Amino acid sequence: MTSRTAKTLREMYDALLAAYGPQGWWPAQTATEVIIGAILTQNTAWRNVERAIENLRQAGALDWAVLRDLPFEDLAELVRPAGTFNVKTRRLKVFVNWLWERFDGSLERMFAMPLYALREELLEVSGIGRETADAILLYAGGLPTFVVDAYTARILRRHGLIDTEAGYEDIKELFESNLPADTPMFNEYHALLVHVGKTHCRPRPRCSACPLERFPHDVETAD
DNA sequence: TGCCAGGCCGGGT
DNA sequence: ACCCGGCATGGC
Repeated sequence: MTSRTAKTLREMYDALLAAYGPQGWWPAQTATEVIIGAILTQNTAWRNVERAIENLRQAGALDWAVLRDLPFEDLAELVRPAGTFNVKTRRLKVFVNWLWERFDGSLERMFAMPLYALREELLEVSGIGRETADAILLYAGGLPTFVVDAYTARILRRHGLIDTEAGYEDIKELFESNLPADTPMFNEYHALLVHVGKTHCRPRPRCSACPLERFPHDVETAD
């Protein structure tokens, strides 16, 4: 029953892991930091997120109660280096208020929910889209959901595993229906895709020699 | 110097 | 159901 796609996805994972080794994601020390980083990194270079996280750390604001009580303008100043700081400050505020209303401020209670029920609820929170929700579930909650991002889509498209119309849920389904629901592997796979996406599979110039070179790839189509 | 970065929302068709 | 402008900093 192992389809060709399943075999390819597994082999791509093996190739990436062999080339780069474990990535040790998410680059954060606590679940709280993961969630904050997941919101701050939306359409933003991680380097800029690190500055904002460092600001928050210095201010003692990597803490939900502190974040909840911090005035909007003060929080926005700390978030500034991450870009779109008014938007992100609002999203952090919306999330923390929801966390209190829904789970009395407890991440432990939140993550005690069944995976897909929690995913649906997270998607109702303004500012939490699919990728952010999945990153929170996987990297902060340790729940086996696959995270898709722009790198993932581009890599799979170039290697002919999805077509240009494939949306987020299509791509997520491709992984989840062809691989075991294994949290450590989902964790590592996404991190490896981001790494190869940053270092080789660039928008332009076209991807250069990389660990996935032996897999059939399209070097002409846009993006 | 413009393009890009680990998206998402809201309004308009 | 799509499509698109807005959000904004910092690196290359």
